[in-house]
Amino acid sequence: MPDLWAEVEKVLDIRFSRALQVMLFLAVAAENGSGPLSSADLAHRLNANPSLVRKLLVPLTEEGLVVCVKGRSGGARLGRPADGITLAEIYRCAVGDKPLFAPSPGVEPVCSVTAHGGEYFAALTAEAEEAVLASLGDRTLADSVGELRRLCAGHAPEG
Amino acid sequence: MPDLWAEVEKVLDIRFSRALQVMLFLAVAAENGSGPLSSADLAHRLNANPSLVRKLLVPLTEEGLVVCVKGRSGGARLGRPADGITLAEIYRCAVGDKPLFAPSPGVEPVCSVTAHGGEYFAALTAEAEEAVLASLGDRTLADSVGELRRLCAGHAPEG
DNA sequence: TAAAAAGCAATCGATACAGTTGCAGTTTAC
DNA sequence: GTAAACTGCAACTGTATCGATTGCTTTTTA
Repeated sequence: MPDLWAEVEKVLDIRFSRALQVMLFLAVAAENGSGPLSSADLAHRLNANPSLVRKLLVPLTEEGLVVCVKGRSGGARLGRPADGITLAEIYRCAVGDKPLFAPSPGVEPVCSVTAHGGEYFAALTAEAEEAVLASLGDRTLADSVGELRRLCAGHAPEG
Repeated sequence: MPDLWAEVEKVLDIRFSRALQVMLFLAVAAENGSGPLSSADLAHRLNANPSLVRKLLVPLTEEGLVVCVKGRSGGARLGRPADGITLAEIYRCAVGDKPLFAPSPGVEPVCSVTAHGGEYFAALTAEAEEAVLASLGDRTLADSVGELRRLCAGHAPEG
């Protein structure tokens, strides 16, 4: 048990964060023209287990965002150029069908207000989710790599 | 144990949904000019436990969205007119400081891309969250009550 | 003064997610 | 042809968080 991260964040849903990290690593690998990254490679970079990484990769592969090649010297690479992949797509893969807001169990319609509460809440959720996807859709994976490089340069201590 | 909701939803975070329902009940109560609703009243409408409702009410009270009066014939009422309360405020109360996306535990900065990953992800999260709040901020509680009434009328079977 | 309400702490239970292990299948390097 | 290195997958464990309940104290008013 590594206490590297003794102050580990609470266990919430970190799948999006992880998926994004994986995609960023694959993006820079694609830039560098290196071959596919094995799950062991990625796991090392993420400080995680290779099998866990492979599980993370499943939905991304299903959606065509990454391509996994089996066998010796296999691994994962981007399924498309990094400037054609938006963060919204990565988000969708990572969280699946899980809605942004969960509805409470249906109460019996006791009055005019509760009668269509579920319907209304679903519409509300859909709209908020669209707003999130629009926000994430503005950025491509290539944008993110560039942004991170700029952050790095900005904070570089040497003149 | 009521198996009314035998098909109970998975346990996700339904606090926003619950809080919104409570506020809707309080809004119609305010419209009707009736006195404060007791936690037992609300619990009955929500098919829940009075104590659970009181816990739900805590953050809403702290933020001034509802006012709770103690003692006999006490209860909860809106702290402000319904057209001055947005769904964004209710959301903030319900979920507290919990960020929309959770960051993964910090990995050591092994390359230029991971170095500021946490920073970048936090910015991403903040922007998405703002989008959600903007979406929810468009609607007031009064709007919601009106919308639900319209849904009801629209579905009315009689000509 | 007793009833009725909020407030609060402790606790139980369920679920979803994080992570691990182990092995079967596949492909390539040699 | 075979062994190494990889993915794919299933079963499993652990645990934090949230849903929900119980029981008590405090407050107010009828």
